[in-house]
Amino acid sequence: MSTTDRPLRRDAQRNRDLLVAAARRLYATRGLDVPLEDVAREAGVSIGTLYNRFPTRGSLVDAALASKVASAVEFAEQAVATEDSWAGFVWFLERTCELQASDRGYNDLCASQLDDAVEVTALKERGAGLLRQVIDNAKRAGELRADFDDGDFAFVLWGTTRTIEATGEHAPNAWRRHLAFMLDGFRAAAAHPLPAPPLEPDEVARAMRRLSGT
Amino acid sequence: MSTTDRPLRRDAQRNRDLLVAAARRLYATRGLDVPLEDVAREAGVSIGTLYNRFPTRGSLVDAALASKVASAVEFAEQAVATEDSWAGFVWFLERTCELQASDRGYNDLCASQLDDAVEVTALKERGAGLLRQVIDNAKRAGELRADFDDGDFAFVLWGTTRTIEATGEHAPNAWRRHLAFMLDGFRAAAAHPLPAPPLEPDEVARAMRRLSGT
DNA sequence: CCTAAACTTGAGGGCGTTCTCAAGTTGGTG
DNA sequence: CACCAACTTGAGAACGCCCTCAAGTTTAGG
Repeated sequence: MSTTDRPLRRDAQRNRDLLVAAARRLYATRGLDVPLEDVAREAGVSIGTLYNRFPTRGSLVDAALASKVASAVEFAEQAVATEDSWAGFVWFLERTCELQASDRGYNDLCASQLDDAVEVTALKERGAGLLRQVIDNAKRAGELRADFDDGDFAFVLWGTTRTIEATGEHAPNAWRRHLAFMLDGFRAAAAHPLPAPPLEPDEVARAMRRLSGT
Repeated sequence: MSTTDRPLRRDAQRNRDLLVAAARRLYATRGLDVPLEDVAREAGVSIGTLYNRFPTRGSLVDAALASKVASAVEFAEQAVATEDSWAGFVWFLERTCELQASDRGYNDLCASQLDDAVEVTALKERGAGLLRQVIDNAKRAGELRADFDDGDFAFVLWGTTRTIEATGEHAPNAWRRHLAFMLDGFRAAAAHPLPAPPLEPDEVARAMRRLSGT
């Protein structure tokens, strides 16, 4: 929410809007690694202008996708407020996956960590806090297995992310099946001892950063 | 097993061996998309020689990694022969994941489909047949949920592949935890109705091909 | 030892992407 | 209206990777 030090000149603001709109369109269909030249062309603006407005890759991603991340955070808020906490947990996972399935760029973003996308990063942090509550509630209700940890959410993310990436075009509902299997494994009644400790928060962050490089 | 029409000249054979060894080393640590120039340099050979021996990317992958795929097929054979068929199923998944975790190139290969890696492709097909038997056996024994389908194996692959990609360096056993969750979801006792039909074999193939392009 | 065929070499052309900058244009303010 | 700062532009430098090919070198076999 960079409260503009000085407002942009009218033409500059117009170009900024065109660029963000273009980025949203191209990210959604082609993913985050669409060439910047393509974004500029789609916006009807020169590549230099793009660099004037968005000096880093992350800053453009931020402007284009922060609102989607924000809506994911809202989902988490609603999930926390759900009385049936297992249902809230399931509902939250389904909503975020739907978001991922509907926007390839958002899907990419979920499995990565762009350090200079500051707004997105801040929102993610808020989401992480809420998610922890969702998880705790579902555990307290006895439906979510007690050995489930925050860090295990990453497994859902990595799994469905890849499934959506692979099948999004031809089998747009395949992720629902993948998620359903995982959910069945998350139920307390299904629990068998786990062979490895959960990931620490910093390990998750590092792992996400590794995926961004590829 | 391209039974050489004419044997290679001695120096050519030596270079071929050097290239395969170099590719194995670099693939294992850096993944399949390591630049070909790097492989040539690592082998101590010029880029032109690499192209003489391996005209396509897939042909080099084939030479470097077919033996690993073959050992995965052997695992499948052993799993079929296991009397406790659920244990065989679990054992097979663990062995293949260990293979993936130990070689980044093999891990990449698992989630992709290089059409010109003929030997690998043939082996994969054999493995798929065996896997079907492993699955059927475990289902017949009543331990694997009845609605589990061949195509669902792709979910395991895509999930653990990404987890290994992300955590391989810093938490080399995280995939065991991920896999354990999935296995708990695969047990017959855990089964809840699935919201989407399984992937058809050709859908899986198409999805794999999509991942290779990225 | 000689020769033809097999093989190696690396410079170089091609391509796609990132990022910069000097020159030109536009917007807002006095 | 005039002027300065803000902004736009696109050519092009830099980079990394792919792949080719003409010239030189090595091997096998007579």
